[in-house]
Amino acid sequence: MTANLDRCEIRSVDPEKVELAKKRLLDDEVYAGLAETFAALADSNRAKIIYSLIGQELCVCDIACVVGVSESAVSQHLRILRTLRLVKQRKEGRMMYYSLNDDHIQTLLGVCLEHVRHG
Amino acid sequence: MTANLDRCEIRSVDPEKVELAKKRLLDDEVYAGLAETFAALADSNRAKIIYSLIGQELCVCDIACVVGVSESAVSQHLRILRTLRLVKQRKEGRMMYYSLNDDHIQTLLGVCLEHVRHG
DNA sequence: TTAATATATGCGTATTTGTTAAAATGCCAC
DNA sequence: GTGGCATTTTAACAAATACGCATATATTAA
Repeated sequence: MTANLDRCEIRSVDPEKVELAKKRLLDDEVYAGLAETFAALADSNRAKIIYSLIGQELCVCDIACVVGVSESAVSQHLRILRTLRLVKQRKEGRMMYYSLNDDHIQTLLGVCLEHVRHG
Repeated sequence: MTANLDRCEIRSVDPEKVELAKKRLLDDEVYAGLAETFAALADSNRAKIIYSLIGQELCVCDIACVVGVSESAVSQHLRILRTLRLVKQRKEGRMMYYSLNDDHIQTLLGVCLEHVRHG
């Protein structure tokens, strides 16, 4: 929307701040990536899945059991989390064990949990 | 889905782990809150808004200018972020200045950014 | 009145989760 | 090996709903 930009340059209250902020901006793909990752966490069941995986690995079947949804649904949730590298998998026989991919995830969940609980 | 639960108790591979994980589970509202908060971050423009607010406060007009969307759209995004206490506002005359509510937000964005960039 | 922001409403689109069924994959008995 | 069973994954489909934005109107302050 170039119209807005034009209008904005006129209307901006503090052009210096605006210029500075614009320079600091990252590539658009980065925000898209951030949004995509946050979106993967923006589901109750997926949040619950991740929470269940803190400190232990679980197979699909047991995750379904803990969270209380069908195995198919769990598998599809896990695919989303896997695609964004939030969880990793380990195959053992016909079982697939899932665990958190790294500490980022636990931190994200922990910080957000803190925010949700106490302002 | 009680049907799944029944089936699950039979099918669970490691009942002890499952029991343990179930006990550790939080109230459902917590996961809903987590999901809601993450959902607020799960939008490119909102992520960009938050990123713009790191280290400085900006008025609605300037945010619109930086991010490149209409002021109305920005205002609506800000309402979402405000509702979830991700940003706070300060009124000065007829201007409304927004800033990050606390360090949680910056941490969330920072950790997620790290994850998006390097695995 | 005008400026700055907020809210209401509507629209078109897109996305979402979950179910069912089928398909891979691996194990085991025989 | 073959057949059968268990575990997980994928595909296709449905319904619902959620989303972001624009337009217009309302609020609040100068």
